[in-house]
Amino acid sequence: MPERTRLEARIQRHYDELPPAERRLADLLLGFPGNPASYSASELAAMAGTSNAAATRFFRRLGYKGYAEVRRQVRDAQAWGSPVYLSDASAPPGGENGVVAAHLASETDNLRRTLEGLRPGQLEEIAAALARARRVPVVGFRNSRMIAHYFQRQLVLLRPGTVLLPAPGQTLAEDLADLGGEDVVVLVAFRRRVAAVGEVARITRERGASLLLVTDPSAMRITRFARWTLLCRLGSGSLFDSYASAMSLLNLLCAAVFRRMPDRAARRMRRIEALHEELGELTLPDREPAGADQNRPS
Amino acid sequence: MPERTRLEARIQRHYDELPPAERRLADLLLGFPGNPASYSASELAAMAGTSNAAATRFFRRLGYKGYAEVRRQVRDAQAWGSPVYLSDASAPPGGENGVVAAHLASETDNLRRTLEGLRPGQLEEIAAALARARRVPVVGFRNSRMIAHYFQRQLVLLRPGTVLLPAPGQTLAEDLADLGGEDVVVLVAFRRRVAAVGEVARITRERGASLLLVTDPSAMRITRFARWTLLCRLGSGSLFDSYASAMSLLNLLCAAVFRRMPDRAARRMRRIEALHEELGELTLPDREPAGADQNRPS
DNA sequence: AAGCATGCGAAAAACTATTTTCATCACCGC
DNA sequence: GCGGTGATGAAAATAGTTTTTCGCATGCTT
Repeated sequence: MPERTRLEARIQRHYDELPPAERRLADLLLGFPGNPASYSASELAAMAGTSNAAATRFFRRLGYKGYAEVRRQVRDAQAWGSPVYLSDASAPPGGENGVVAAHLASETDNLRRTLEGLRPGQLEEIAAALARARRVPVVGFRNSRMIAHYFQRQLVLLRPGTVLLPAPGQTLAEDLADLGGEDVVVLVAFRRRVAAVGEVARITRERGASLLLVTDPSAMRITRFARWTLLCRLGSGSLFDSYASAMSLLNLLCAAVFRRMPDRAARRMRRIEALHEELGELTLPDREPAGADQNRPS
Repeated sequence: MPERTRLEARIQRHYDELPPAERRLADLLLGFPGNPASYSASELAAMAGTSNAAATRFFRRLGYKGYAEVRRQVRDAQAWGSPVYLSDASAPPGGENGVVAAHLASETDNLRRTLEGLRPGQLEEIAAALARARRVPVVGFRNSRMIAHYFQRQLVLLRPGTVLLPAPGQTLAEDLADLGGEDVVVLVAFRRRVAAVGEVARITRERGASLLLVTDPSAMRITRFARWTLLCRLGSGSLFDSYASAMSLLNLLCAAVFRRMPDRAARRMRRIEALHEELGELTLPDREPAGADQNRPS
């Protein structure tokens, strides 16, 4: 609840008493696409077709001490998202409620930024490659393994030939040995990466397979090896990273893959469903970590 | 083609050659909450704990002519990103943009409803119980197992005595046999539940342990057995459920548990960290599905 | 140890942005 | 017409930011 931008409220309150030049500034700001705080007062004035002197008068009239104050307010209001807020001693207003609200704001911000960071068409391009590929190994270590696991489980519903690596108790070598140009490797590599991550990336490249890297902005070197990179914002302000945005993004990617091959995928899902019923869902069907059956459907 | 945020890419490309002070700036910017363009170079430098001179050198090294160019690029890049979401006028429903925007809206809604559905004090109450409990088995099947796994991994950083069940390749009986009144069972049970879920709930109650049920609104019967129920909204409008809100909620719960026992937990995390270093993060430390060592830290 | 290379930030210098001043202009009531 | 009122932008004055300079510190090599 980022409490409607105070700037807009002030503009509306004073709108009637504004002279023409300043009213142009008001109109500009009311419908501003993006973040005014990243423009200088003079630039805004120029965009509104007036002089910088008018800008000063305008902001002064709205009750600000100067443009600096406007900028502070605007950026603080919109970055309600995720500064060091929870762990910081800045005493969240209502105790637990404040914590929850801050968390919600931060997560929403993560989500928005993650999804907005997508290049138009990027998801479709990746989805096409995933649909077309011969095999799709999904690799992940530590926390990333869980995300990788989720993705692999959904993907395997849509198409055969995807496995989760490293296979339980195994090392990677065996499984990476016969990668080829028609394969797409999905590497989930969030913060606190192990050395093996770099190796996987390098080997994938060497074998001529395409690499889809799912990571956070702290990834540096390995992005060099990737054909596509999906960046997820994990910042949670709290102790642990939050993988909500990663889950969300991969969910979206799965849906895109489905759209690429609706018939084949739907047939496959029906077959899996039938098998499910045949085996009975009554037993204890979840032994996946035991290993052998990575291809087992949902 | 609005190339991906060029700033982050440049940072990643040069990251290796950066001296410490500039690296702090790099780290700051890579995880930056909000819009760097609305801060001055000096402010960024201060946030990174370095001098403005370092900031100039930093941006210069990345290949910019000066901070002005950085600001221009960043704000232009995000002016391209934002409308994906804001201007549905330009992008009719058909396009990929509409899909992404709809997804974002739906996820945000899930998140909000999930977090707002918390009773005030509920999280704290649960966190207290989790901090106090003798043992905390975390149970999950199928997709829920991944969420359970995430939670168990974070929780085990804070306190000993938590395991993920069913243990790989095992059945549950052995592990549930000696539950007692001082134990808290966390049961993650999202849609498409297996029969075993009900059994676990029943047995937990019979043995006198408390049950924390993490589920979605489709759960009905088993909530009877639960001492606490956390409801996550999974609706995604797409083919698959989205577990983003579940991840988010459990992240919040972990933070709450930490607040209940900050000293013990911090000590434990330090010990784990030390062990980490001692073992070297270089090897391939992620064999968790092999089983034996569910208590292994982060 | 001495020499060299490099990183660092305080402070000066160069530069840019904001605010103030001021001369001009348009409008209004009389 | 005529003084009053208020708006306007060019340009000067001021404030603030960025860049350069420079001396010191650190670590590595010889």
